[in-house]
Amino acid sequence: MQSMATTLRDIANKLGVSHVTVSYALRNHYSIPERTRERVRMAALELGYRPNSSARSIRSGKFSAIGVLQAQNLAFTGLGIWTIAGIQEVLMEHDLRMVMSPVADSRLTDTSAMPRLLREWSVDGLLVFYNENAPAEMSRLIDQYRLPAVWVNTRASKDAVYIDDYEPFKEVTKRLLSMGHSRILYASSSRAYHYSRADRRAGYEAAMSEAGLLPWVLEPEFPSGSGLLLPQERLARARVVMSGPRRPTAVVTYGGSDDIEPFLIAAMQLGMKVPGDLALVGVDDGKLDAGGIELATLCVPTMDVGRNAARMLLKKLDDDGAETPSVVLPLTLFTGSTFTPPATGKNEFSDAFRTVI
Amino acid sequence: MQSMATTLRDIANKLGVSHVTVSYALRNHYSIPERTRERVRMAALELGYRPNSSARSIRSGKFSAIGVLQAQNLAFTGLGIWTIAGIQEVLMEHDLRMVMSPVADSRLTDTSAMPRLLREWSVDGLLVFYNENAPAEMSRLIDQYRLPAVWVNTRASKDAVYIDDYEPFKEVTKRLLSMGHSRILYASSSRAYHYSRADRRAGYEAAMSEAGLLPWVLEPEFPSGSGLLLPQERLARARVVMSGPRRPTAVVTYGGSDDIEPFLIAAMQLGMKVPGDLALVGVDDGKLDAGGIELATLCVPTMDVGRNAARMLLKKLDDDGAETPSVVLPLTLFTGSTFTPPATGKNEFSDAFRTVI
DNA sequence: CTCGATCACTTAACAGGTTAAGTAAATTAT
DNA sequence: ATAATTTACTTAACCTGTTAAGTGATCGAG
Repeated sequence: MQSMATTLRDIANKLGVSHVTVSYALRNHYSIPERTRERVRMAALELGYRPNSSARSIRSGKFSAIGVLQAQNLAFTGLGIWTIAGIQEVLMEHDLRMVMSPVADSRLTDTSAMPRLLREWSVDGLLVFYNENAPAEMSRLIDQYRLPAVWVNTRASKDAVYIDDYEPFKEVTKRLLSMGHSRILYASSSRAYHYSRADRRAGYEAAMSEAGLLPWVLEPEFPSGSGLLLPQERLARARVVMSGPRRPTAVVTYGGSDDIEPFLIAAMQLGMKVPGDLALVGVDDGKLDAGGIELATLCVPTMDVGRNAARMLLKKLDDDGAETPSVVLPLTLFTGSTFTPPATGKNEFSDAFRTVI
Repeated sequence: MQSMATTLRDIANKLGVSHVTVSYALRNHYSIPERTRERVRMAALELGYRPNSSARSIRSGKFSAIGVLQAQNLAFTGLGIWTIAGIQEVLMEHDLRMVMSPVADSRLTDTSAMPRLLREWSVDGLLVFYNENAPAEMSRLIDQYRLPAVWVNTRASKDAVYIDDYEPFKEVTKRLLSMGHSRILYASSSRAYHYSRADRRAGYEAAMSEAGLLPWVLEPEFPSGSGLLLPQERLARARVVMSGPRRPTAVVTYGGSDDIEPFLIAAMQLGMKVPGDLALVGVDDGKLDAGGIELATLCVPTMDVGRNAARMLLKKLDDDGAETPSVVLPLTLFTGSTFTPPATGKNEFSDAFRTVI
């Protein structure tokens, strides 16, 4: 198959010229007259010639490719396909290929498989998706092979692009407070192994504390349990909370539909109107909506993360791999229809309490 | 950067041997004694040597890479990231790299950009994600450059992996009918440019017709309008249907949450109980759930699509690009909690009608 | 009519690896 | 003790495309 691929020499033989002439002709070198160029082009087309980029790379010393290294399936990273799209957009502008790591379903905690990949990938630089806080070993490996790398969605003061979760969560909680809410619940049901889990909660808690309120947090226990609630468990949990005498007037969740919708459904099942009787805020890479009800959303600019990471890497490649200050992107609030004041105009004084299920 | 990359010669010079010795040593050739191998390995590690796969490719005539060509952003294909995961799984087993096309946000109807990609990519074969029915021009281009290719999610009798939508939709509708439903609504709100749009509806309609019932279809008009309903429009539409005197007892939708949840919300807002008063069936690559209510789902085996496509391509590469019969995968039904008989035990005779909003 | 320039090429060398063929020294067989 | 073999390498050639440095033929200028 590949052994019968057409080369410059094949075209040259067919036309009775040297392969160098063909090379120059295809690149419109001034020394080749238009007549010849045309003959060469025709022959190339006829023979289905594809230039061998390996041969090119070998001289230029560049691969014209960057690698995307996933530490786990992208569906679990909270960024995913739109980040890839952002990367692709930038790479397209610069005529670079994207090589993806062959990581499939499972979390690749086993860095022992990495060395081979890093060694044999033939890319000019790396974009590394890594969710944990301390990629020390990974970092060491990358350094060892002298590959310029940018961390995507990973906290680091240098060479990283990530999201600020703390401030937006603090801010949105403050805004709910200033609207008159006091019984604001923070809930999570996800297994996300990501620093955002701590930061989002901390942002919420800071706003509550500053307002003199006790935070009210619903979070599956980590890491003893599976860290993952089943759909029915999520709904049951929400129903318990929503049917109590002092139910929340607002719910802010760590995640998207999975986290926030149980509260919507529970509220409706209990005869509440949403929007109206309950404020809801979730997180997603787009505008959350539950069956047409547009939920207030802290939007993650996933595509921008990709774009920024790709641009940062290209800059590093130009600058011979010099360190770059990290880029931190904010979440932006889409108010939807569920960013509402508490139903009762009365702002009851803090009776929030803290629960962990 | 790249120009200072360590080569076999660098290692050879350092050790005072020829680069060939180093080459053999690193590949544990029998003629190199263990002592030397070890010295070479140490030096390689120390110098951060990475073998240049371009140089390898150039001799072997293989790139050890396959290309994934997206005609549009994967988020729009109805397959997406899990299909990629399936592909990665298989490629990892065979030690192949995956090169992705630099297609970002917009639909690439413009095939004029393709030739360059196809020519200069340096992959051994292609997996082509293409949603439309007639990839004639694309096909011609791929043929021209003699690249073995497998079509993903595209109908073709040869060299394709795709989903059978018609039969599962017919079957699920039949099952609803046999449970006593007669007012079964088929609804779509999506812009999906995909053959599945026609097939799913056709499967539904066939079952209805065979039962002597008029199909009842709610579908945004194509292609005159934007082909996309806003969230509020979806809910409003569902509310209109659900508040009519002869509301459906079951709703089957083309898509996932966006399509099906408006009916759940509308029903609840109108005081109906779900599950119980309304059967709901949607489509997704996993089990649909709306806030903890597990919706009946026709599950798309997206990861299997990826796995099958990758395996098919590998087989083609082995067989010198010979044609392979297509693989058709079925949707499987997860009944969840909304695959229920009509609330009234009474099976009213067909009064279904047909509407297009 | 000759000299220099221009044209349209060709030859040579190179990049980093793989593979085949060759070689000197050490070891074993007879 | 000498021939045959094994060991541990080296040299040469090759893969495909790029680039620099020729080269012979044609052309225009003086």
